[in-house]
Amino acid sequence: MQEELAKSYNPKETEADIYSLWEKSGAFKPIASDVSVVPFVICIPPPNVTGSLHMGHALNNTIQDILIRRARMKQIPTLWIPGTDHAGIATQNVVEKKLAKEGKTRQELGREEFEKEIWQWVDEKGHIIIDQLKKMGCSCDWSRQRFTMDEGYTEAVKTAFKHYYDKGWIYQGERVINWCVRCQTSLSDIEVEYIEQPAKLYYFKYDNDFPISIATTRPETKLGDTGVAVNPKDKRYAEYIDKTFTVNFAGVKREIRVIGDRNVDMTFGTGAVGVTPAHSLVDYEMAEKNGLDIVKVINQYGKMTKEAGQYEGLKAKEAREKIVEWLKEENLLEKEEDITNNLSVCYRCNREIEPQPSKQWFLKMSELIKPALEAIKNDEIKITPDRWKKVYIDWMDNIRDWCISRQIWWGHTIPIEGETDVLDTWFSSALWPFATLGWPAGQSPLGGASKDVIASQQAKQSCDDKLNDLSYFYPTTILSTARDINMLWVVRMIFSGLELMKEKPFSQVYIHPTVFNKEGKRMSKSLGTGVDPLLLIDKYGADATRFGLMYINTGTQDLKFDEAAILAAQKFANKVWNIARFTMMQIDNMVIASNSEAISNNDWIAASPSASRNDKLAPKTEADKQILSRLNEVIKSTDENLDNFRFGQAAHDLYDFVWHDFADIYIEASKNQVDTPELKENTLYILLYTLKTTLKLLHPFMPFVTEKIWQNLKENGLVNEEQLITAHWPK
RNA sequence: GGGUGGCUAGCUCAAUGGUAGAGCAUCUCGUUUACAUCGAGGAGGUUACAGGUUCGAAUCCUGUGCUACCCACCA
Repeated sequence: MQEELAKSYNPKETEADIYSLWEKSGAFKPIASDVSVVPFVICIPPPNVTGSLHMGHALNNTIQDILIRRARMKQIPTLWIPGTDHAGIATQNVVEKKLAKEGKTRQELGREEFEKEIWQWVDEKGHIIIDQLKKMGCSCDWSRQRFTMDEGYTEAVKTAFKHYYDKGWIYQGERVINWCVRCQTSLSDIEVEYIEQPAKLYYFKYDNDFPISIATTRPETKLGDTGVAVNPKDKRYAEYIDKTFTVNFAGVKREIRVIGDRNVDMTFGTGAVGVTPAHSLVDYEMAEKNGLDIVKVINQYGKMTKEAGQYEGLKAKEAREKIVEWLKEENLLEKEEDITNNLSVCYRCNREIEPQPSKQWFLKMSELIKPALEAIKNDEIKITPDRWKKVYIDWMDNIRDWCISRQIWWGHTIPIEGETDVLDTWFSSALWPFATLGWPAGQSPLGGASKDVIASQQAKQSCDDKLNDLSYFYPTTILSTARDINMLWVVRMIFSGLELMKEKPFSQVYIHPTVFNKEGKRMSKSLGTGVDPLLLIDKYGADATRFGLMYINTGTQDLKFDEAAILAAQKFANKVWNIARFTMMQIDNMVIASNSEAISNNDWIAASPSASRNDKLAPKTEADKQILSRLNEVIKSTDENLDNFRFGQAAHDLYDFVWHDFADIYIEASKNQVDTPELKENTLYILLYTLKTTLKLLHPFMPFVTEKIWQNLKENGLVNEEQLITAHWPK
């Protein structure tokens, strides 16, 4: 006798139970029944350990879970490796904020205590994001979960560093770098962001005897000028090039040489640039070329140095005001102009960057980037959508050496004697696709043996100890990521993999759309423009959240998030539920009505459609023919769409098929057919077959409701396969 | 300054050079026991603009406008 299905689908009563059913059954672990089969592998982009789930995560992890679940149902050995990133500056900032609330600073605690404090924080809060991924339904192999600062990973980082060092690609140098005054650390070029904002452009001369006027938004830095650059073609200034003047600017005496530089824009300002080698990356390069002195007038705390004379000790902005006052008093200020300026800020704390000369570690890029560039150019690593290929190539063509040292306390300490600096977080993230699989230990045939790959007896005999994660699962299959970390992360994984593994880390990069809010603005917690996916899951269910996101994910265009899509998906989940309910009620009626032993056993109906059962699938009416033909079409289109990352199209096709072809047309027709004795059995069979196939196709998108229905079918003897998550994908 | 997208129904978005569609919203009708989280039907469009190619253009080409983002950082 059948258990009655509730009238509508209730996600809250379902999701946790279904998830633990999967976990307990070991369904998330790869099954390598035949190790000659190429596995399907995705490394999760590791969320920051401090993180909590946002819409970008929700979108990207739904995408990955769909690909993973489909591959698993195709019976391919499938692995999704999860983990978190220690996220150097971000995590340090979070814990510092927490300390600040307690009235403490990290300096008071000291480095060792502070690190302990962070580890404690990671232990307490690090699982939050992982739990949230589970709520989404992500079918990661949690037994392989990694952290970019766990023991093995630290080994990987050291090995990589040593490798580069031995190659002579790591060097230390005094350079002008991007310095965050708040975080008290250097940043790489791509960790600097720019904010457009109104600024004042001041036109003035250093003193009355200097022949050229300059223009600047930062008069306080002009205390450190040692040159003035003009365009060599500029007739106004040609006569001064290579001449040196002694100026007395706001009480500070300097030698200023006029230099010619083609990059100077003759139309901007006065066409002459005061060169401040110590506090501008561009000026530093000009100074190096021309042998100008480097004078540091602002220190690492953003305050004026002794070199700033009477302004010593003032904050840069205070000094700016005083200098403008002085210029006015001396009648040197010619003009103030309102302009829009790009202010450079730290990507972690949004505070103004203060370029500084500083001793840092760099990784030489010229050799490393070559094979990576080749791999992108010849499509060995394919990028989808392909318009990003050009962006990658342009960036790689113009790459600069990577500043890999950071002056923070949370991270991998640079392995060299006496070093207190740590490595850029992205140095360790760059190793993710192979470090997670056991590198460097996995390089030895016996090391890192993968104990929990569920291997068949036969496979065990044939490959035995040689089976290890690194050799079997590397290279991975697809990397799915947001576009804002293309350069920070993806390119660096590519050159790291090609150098250290001698093989690309993945064959496909899928760059998913960015989720904006309905106004087209970036979703941001601090701006209050975000939508919390956990609230959506709470309100509509995980399946609805997933399906709704995919329904509006056209694959190429950024999407403006509309909650209506999630609502529609919730109704859709309920529709699927009720299709199942209808089908089961019909079968139940038949069983009750029938005396046939075969039918009451349900044997005939439980079997998977196979050659021997094809007679049951013989379409007898126009409606029968139509639904089976449409079903075959949607099987085909779902596969094609997913092969090409067309998640939105796949969702639309499934939605239309289920709602209109299956429910509106076939189920309505079936109501008459089951009342016709000679059609009854056949109709029920087609109903059940269509339902089972539909559940399989929908499972990657809506894993919970489909599995729940499957379990109900199983209890009633209507399916053979234990779990939908591992059932055979339809062909 | 260089680059990449986008502009289609009230809103969010689809559409392989061949009758412009969906969801939500709206209107009419329906107490059909799978689902009212439903069903049947309607209305809603000079596809940003201007040219061009074509038998035929939302789609291809040229240009313009608006908009978003990326790279460079301009002092």
